[in-house]
Amino acid sequence: MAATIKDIAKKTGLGLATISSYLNGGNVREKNRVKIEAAIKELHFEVNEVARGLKTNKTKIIGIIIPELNNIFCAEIITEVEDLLRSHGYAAIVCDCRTDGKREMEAVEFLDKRRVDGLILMPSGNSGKHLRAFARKRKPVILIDRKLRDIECDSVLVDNRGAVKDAVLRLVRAGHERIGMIAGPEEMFTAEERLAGYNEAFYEAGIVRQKELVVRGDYTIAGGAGSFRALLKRNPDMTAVLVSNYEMTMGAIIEANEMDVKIPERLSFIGFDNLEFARACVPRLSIVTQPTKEIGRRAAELMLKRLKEEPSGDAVSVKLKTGFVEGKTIKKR
Amino acid sequence: MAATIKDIAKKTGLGLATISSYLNGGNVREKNRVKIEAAIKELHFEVNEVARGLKTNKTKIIGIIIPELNNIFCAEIITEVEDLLRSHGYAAIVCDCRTDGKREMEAVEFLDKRRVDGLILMPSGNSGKHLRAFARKRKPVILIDRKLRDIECDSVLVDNRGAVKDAVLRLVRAGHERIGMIAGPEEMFTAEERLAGYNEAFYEAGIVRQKELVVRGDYTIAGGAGSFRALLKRNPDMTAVLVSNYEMTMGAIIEANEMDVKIPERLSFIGFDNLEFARACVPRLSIVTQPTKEIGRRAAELMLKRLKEEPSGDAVSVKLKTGFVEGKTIKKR
DNA sequence: TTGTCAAACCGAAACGTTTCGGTTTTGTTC
DNA sequence: GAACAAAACCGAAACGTTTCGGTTTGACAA
Repeated sequence: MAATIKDIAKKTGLGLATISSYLNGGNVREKNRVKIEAAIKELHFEVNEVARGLKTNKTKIIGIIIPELNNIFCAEIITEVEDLLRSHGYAAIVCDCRTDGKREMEAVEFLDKRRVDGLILMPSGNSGKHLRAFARKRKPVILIDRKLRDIECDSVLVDNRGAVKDAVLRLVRAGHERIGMIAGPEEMFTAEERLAGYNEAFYEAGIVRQKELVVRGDYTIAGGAGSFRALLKRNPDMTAVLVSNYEMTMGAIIEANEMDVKIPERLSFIGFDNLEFARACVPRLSIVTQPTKEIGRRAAELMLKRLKEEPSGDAVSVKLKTGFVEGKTIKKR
Repeated sequence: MAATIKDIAKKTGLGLATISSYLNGGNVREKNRVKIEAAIKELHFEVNEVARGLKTNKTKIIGIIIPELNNIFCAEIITEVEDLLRSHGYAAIVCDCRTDGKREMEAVEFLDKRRVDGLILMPSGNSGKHLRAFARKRKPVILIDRKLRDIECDSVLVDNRGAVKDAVLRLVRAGHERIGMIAGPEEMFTAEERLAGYNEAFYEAGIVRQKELVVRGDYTIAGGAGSFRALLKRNPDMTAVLVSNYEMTMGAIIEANEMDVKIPERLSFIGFDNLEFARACVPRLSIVTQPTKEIGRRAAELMLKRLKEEPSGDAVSVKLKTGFVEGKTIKKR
């Protein structure tokens, strides 16, 4: 049905190799160029990237695996990655694995069979066993936001520990001591880092840390709401709280509204991530922000760099700074 | 490097066709099955989907083109689509075209060259010229959320007109007459539908419609904020407002906070789309909701159906009902 | 044991490119 | 216009599958 390079060759009277050369930016005599272009237009020819992929052993497709597409943090990153990749001729196959290790493993296999040229991955778990087979082919793997225990690969991370430490110290400086934290799931890289930041802040401020001030949520809206309620019930004397991702921030705000907990009069509050949401709250939320665009850009750039160079030995790790946007939810006491 | 079907054939002493048959679910003698499976495991064989795609002329890849990945409405739909497609063995290449007609055109070409088996598209403009070449190959194209003027294809839509009409009538029943609307961009299918619903409601209620009560935003947060301010300035006597998408709803709320406009005391308010956001506001927003999951599911199902049947003549159009979630932002007067 | 028939098996050819090694053409210099 | 180098051109082979049409095998009945 669709025209092939052979049809173009026949139509123009030129050889296969010449057409191929033209298509790949090689030099061709002016009159032949004209002929080829005319034939291409007439026959509606378009390179078959599948055939090309088979021959060159390069699909120009990058696999992207994320825990939840339906999550602004991820979506913002992916948007940037996809844009950059495509502007360099790479397609992105996106696999949402619902924060599920098994699905993630399947996604890796799925993409491997399709012979993607590289993998960008925001892992759900913290083991990298499922990446072994892929990495063995010396194709680039780039981790976003989280590190993996048992495999060495490039990564683009954020200074979560420093971010939370800084945020907690702000609360301390505002006179708070009973500062609660809604942390993320155990074993999760970013969650542990953020919790470590919280602990470091206490240490640095010389305040004795109390275990009951930390509760673990599951990074969901419902989880944030539940954790908020539990935390407040367990610590009626708590004066400030830090919530460690966007979904839980939203959940906590919803719950605070429902429980009629006045922020910041009754409770100072620091949330995470979504600037727009923070601005839409009354009063405006103080939040820790992450440079999503930059994460995406750096990941894509790193991938493109890896794709053009020889597979090399050692892994690169980029670590980006977070931001803090002052709202009106921290009250001096 | 990687093992091929030939290696398996050699290792097992069987023929190419037998291995291929096995891989595609054909029957094979028990002892051969065992041999093949052993060889596959030993050589780490995995089907090369690229080669398969070339031979079968089917890539098992679906192209998805959307105006903004970084937009919950889109992201929720895509999540569902991707999930369903992948569970049927189809990969999804996602192209975000930033609500830009030119980028959209390029994306179609890009995907066409890659020989995707079908296209799911939420169009930015309302012409379908750029789809002609693709559709001519009798490959399925499914439109989401918006229709196209000059091309006939399957679509999954939402009853936007009815949704807005219903919402406005709620305000009327609560005693409002000076009801403003922040509509979407001109020429945009959903925007026009929603505006039509607004007009219909006035007609049905027998209220004379006043032009200055409608202002057009651009479906962004900033646009929502600006439009809200402009609308309120132009109509100091307005008692209720309907904002016609999520981003603008958020923008309007931000602006209302900034301007210290009390909702619903000073102004009744109906927003759009994001239920979680609505719940996080004080007081809870009343909103029109769209069945994103179902949109995604229906689109994917329709695609899968089209992929397995013979290309047929007439287009199917699914139209889904919206919802309304009561909050506390409509005040009786 | 032989005959029969379906099930299982087989290899060559094809899908649409790129690439290799070699041939022809072109333009330049004397 | 002969000699030469460089540029342009050429077709066959290969990438890893599936499929076609034909051959072999095995189970069972006679």
